Order: sequence, then structure tokens, then C-alpha cells
Amino acid sequence: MLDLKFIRQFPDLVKQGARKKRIACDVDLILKLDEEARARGTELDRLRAEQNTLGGQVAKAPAAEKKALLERLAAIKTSHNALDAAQREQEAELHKLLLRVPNVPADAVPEGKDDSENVVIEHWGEPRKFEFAAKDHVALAEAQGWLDIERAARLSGSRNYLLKGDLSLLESAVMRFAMDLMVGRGFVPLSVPTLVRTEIMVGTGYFPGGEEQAYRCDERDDLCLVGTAEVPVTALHMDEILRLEELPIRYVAQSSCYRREAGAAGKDTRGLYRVHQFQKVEQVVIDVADAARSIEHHQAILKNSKDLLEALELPYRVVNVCGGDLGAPQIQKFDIETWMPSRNGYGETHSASRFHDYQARRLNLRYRDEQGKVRLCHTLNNTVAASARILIALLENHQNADGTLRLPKALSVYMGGRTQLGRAL
RNA sequence: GGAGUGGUGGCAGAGUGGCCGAAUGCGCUAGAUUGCUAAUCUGGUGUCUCCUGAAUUUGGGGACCGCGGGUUCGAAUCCCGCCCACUCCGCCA
Repeated sequence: MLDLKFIRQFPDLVKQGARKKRIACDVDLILKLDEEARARGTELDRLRAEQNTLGGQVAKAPAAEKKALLERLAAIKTSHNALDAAQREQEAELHKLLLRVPNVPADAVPEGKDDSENVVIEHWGEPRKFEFAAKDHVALAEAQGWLDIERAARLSGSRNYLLKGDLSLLESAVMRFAMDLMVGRGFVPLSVPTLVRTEIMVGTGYFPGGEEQAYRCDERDDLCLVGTAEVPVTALHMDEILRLEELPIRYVAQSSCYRREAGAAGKDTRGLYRVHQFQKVEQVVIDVADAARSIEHHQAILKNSKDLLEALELPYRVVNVCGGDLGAPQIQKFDIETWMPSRNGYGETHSASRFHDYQARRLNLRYRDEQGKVRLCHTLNNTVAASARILIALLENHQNADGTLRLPKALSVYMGGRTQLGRAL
């Protein structure tokens, strides 16, 4: 959410930002409603002030005057109530609109309509040339008895899967490696709820807009399954005023993630690329409202993930996500795409977002600065490792000609010192 | 799931219809005192918002005592719903 004062002050910036993101947003309507609401609010305050003054006199007023006083108060109340009802309605409408105003993208965000116009800014590693017929992750994993998509579908429908044997262990190994890497860098490990209230989905910016993407409990419980640990972790300190000494807060959390993938029918149907449930280690940074520092954090959390991929010996590239592919909440986003031989291309495995105070305003997440002034925090997050997709990359990039899987040294430790998984096929 | 108790400022804790944005204590902070520390004394010490002003530090209003409604001229205080915590019983990985 943007500050109404900011929108008032720089309406054109907001409009341009929305245009760059290809998100419809009626700034003028918002400004009109805001102006009306403020005018009415002033009048309401005035009425209330009068009511307060007169009300205080009622008890001590002589009986003769009391009646007149009460009549006057009744009149005030009537006009106040009418005005108040209108005000509430309009404020609700304004708030609804406000929740959908997209954050203004950074200048460094490239112009572009969709992901095809994201700008590659960095490469690491060389995609491997196979001197044998390389298998895709499904063929390889099934041949090794590591994957059962058919039975999983019986349990849970399409886009579900079941890991077995060493691949199941490998998933845990990657997650644990990711956690250890981050803890080694000072991030505080967290185990968090993956079921959150709707309010939390709104606070982190997923709702309104992302409802179709989230699993929601029925009306008995106002709870949603999160699509990422970013949600509970970023919201952890909502409604708090943090002390300057506690900042920056750096958290890392592993969680199950759930996505409905509505609207993705027919897209990435084979294998583990687009699935309803996966494990993910996520990093979140909460700090002071300082644009330069936010940029530093953004680079730092990006670096963490690049380091992880390098330790896993997986070629990747970094893209600067263009306006049209950016979500409403983000100021800027860098995606890391990891080489996946079966796609003969790079597939998104990480997403590093910078929000400024967009989430913090919705969450009422604040801190007290040096001057003692209360201000909204800045928040950022990035994937450290997302299980299903990182497994695709590991399986496909590190397969041997005989169908076994080479383990990078970083993971070997987590797999009992083994350097290779599977049997020769 | 059933029964009960309770949710007040950074914390502890008063307040059961107007004198309460809220006593008191602790903490924090500025100053005084002190050779230093401690102790003591004095002042200050919530958030949001509107109007006004050159000004986030002018002046004046409004709102907030878990959240949302209601009763009343007037609600922290009474009523209803919800959320949360705790205790007992039941069930359970």
C-alpha cells in the first residue's frame, strides 16, 4: 500500500508506475474520494467536538436548561450519524482501491510487457554439454525409483508428486544446506505457521488479487495456506514498533508452500516444475526506511542465493524483472533462473523482491528512528532454495551417463558422505 | 468439543457510566545533586488522524483501554458477536 499523502503529492509518479507495471489504477478517483472524505471528516470532527462539550454540561446543568441541551444534542447526533454512515462507506471504498494501487517501480526496472522482456544482467557457469542422451528429471528419478507421480495424483490430483528413497533425502539435504548457509550468515532460523489469517495475506500484499492462487480453508476457519514462508515471516512483527537496535532483522525459514496454480492449466504440466506443494527455504530482511540500505540488502540476499547455486554447481543467470512482469507490491525484483537441461533453458528458481514500506504499511510494521520518530520499515525477501525446482536442476545437471547422480560436495556432507546417488541403470 | 476466568500505555497494575488518554509503581529520558558509581529530587515520556501555520518540533480539534457492533445526551466501565490467553474436563498425532 502506498501512503495517501504520497499519492496526493505525486499523482503522476503513481500513474506512471502503474502504467509501467501494466496495472490499471484510477488515481484520480482515489484523490477525489480522499478529498471528499477529508472534508467530511473535518465536519464530523467538528460535530463530535460540539457533542463532547455539550455532553459534559448535561450532568451539571440546571433542570430547566437540561431539556434544551438534550434536544440540541439529539439534533447533532442525527446529523452526525447520517454523515458518519456516508463516511464509513466511502472510507471502505477508498481503502479497497488503495489496497490495489501498485507500488512505484524503481527507475532501474526495465520497461517491458511480460517475462519475455526481462533483462538478463548476469550469468554464472556454463550449461553442460552431454556426451550421452541426457534424461529429464522425471525419467531419471522414476528410473531410480525416486519419484511417483501417478500414485501421488491418486492421492491428491494432478501437479502433486511423491519423493522416495534418496531423492526424499536429497530434498531434506538441500533444505538443510540452505538453512545452514543462511544461519552461518547471521540469519535467525524460524519455523513458522503455514496457515495464516486472511488479514496476513492482505498485509503481505498477496490479497486482494492473489486469491485464486491460494488455498483457503472453508468458512469454518479464516485461514489460508501460504504460498511461501515470506508471508508469516514478514508479518511476524506486525503492529509492533521495533527498536532501532533490533534492526536489521534477518530471518530464514523453511516451510511447505502451497499454490493452486489456477490459470496455469496446460502450462508446465510435465514433472516437478509447477506443482501444488513444495518445500522452500526463504530469507526475509526487515530494516529501516532507507532506500540505499534497501538496495544493499537486495544485493546481499541475491548474493546469498547465488552462492548457494554456486555451491551446488548449478549454472544460473540473473534477470532484472521488467515492469510488466512485476507484481503490484514490488519496487524491484531480481529472478534467478537455473539451467535446466530438459527445458533447454533457464527456469526460475529464485525471486528476490524489494518492497520499500509497501508491506510494512499494510502490516503496520514500524520502528523508532534516532529522533524518536515512528516510521514504517522496509522489507525484502528472496528464495534460498525451493525444493521441487532445485531438485530438477540437480537431477538433470549432475546426472551421469549410467543414470546415477553426482552429488556436489556441499550436499555430500548431508548425505552421509556419499558422492553419488542411485545405481547404474 | 464442554465449563470457567481474563484481555487497560514499554512492563506491572488501578479504574464498574461524565471529574479517565487513563491513578500508582517500575522502566526509559532530560536536568539537579554527587570526586565516580549508587541513591535521591525535579521535569518529560503512547499511537493514528484532521484543520491551521514556513515548520514531523505553531496553535486547535478528533479517534484509540483485544477487535467489531449496540444501548446512552455521554462507555475503558453496561449488552451482543468475534479473536486471543489461561484453568478444568473430554478427545487426540
